[in-house]
Amino acid sequence: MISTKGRYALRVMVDLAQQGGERYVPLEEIAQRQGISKKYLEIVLKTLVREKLLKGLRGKGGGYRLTREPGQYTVWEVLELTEDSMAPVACLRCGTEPCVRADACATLPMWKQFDGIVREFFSGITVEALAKGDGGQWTGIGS
Amino acid sequence: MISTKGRYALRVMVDLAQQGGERYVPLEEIAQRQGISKKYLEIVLKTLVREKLLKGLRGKGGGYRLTREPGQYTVWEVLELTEDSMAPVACLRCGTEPCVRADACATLPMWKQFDGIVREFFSGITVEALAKGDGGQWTGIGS
DNA sequence: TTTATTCCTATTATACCACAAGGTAAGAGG
DNA sequence: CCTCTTACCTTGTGGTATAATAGGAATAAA
Repeated sequence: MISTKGRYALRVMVDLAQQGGERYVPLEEIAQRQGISKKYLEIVLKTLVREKLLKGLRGKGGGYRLTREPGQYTVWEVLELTEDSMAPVACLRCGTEPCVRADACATLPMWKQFDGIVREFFSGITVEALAKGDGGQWTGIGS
Repeated sequence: MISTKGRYALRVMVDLAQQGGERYVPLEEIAQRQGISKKYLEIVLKTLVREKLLKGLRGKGGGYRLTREPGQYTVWEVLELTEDSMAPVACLRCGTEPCVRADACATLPMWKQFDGIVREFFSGITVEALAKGDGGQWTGIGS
């Protein structure tokens, strides 16, 4: 299950996309508009800044803004950076030493295929599409 | 992410399918073959018995066996019963009161579509297919 | 009646989730 | 220079889920 971290991150990205993208939007404003705890959002946004998806500016008139055009962010990218792991099963997490029964495992090919489908799905949706209300229009791999 | 509960359950189902399905297979044997803690498997199997996916028989010569043909179980069914929730996000869990910002939520349609894809994927694979090594042969919705 | 096995009721250790508190650094305006 | 505003940093906290373990009771076959 996708945790609030990834979901909140996505909502913030969409929020910022809808705000136009020129000005720096303070956290306070985002938190209020989205109805999310300000203190918790802080943690989420820290990650997005570290990963260069957002630019943060301190001081009066500061806040956060996108570093690219909304169409240049895929949902997959946002989720992968904020979620601890997007792997469907523990043995596919990157950094895990390969399972000793990998060869004999009857379920591993299924998990691998599933992993690919998830990646394809979320890679096919951009923040811009969500901001414009085009979420849920994915028509399949190769479309 | 799918927890060990669902994964172990699936591996047990496949194991039993591969054993033929006539005799009662003791937990000890399954646990050893699969390399999973016996005591923990017990908990997992309790669910499968309660949900009638397996039949348990106590006493000497007892153990577990499938209640149907392996081709009659879908992976989705097994995962849904053993995993707490297969919903990708909290607001889609069954039993959750609808989110107040559901109408305004830019991401909800995407989550709903994803949920459907996951369901289709795992519903299209049977325990029999996994047991025969046909996991990972899913060719898309409508195939 | 003995033995093998499932079934039942706890308890534990660990980790993660969602969030809160309080302070520090940096940038803008007076 | 002073102050205000804002992002950034460190730490703590209650709750819940995970992945087990422990010890026994019920049941069925030999």
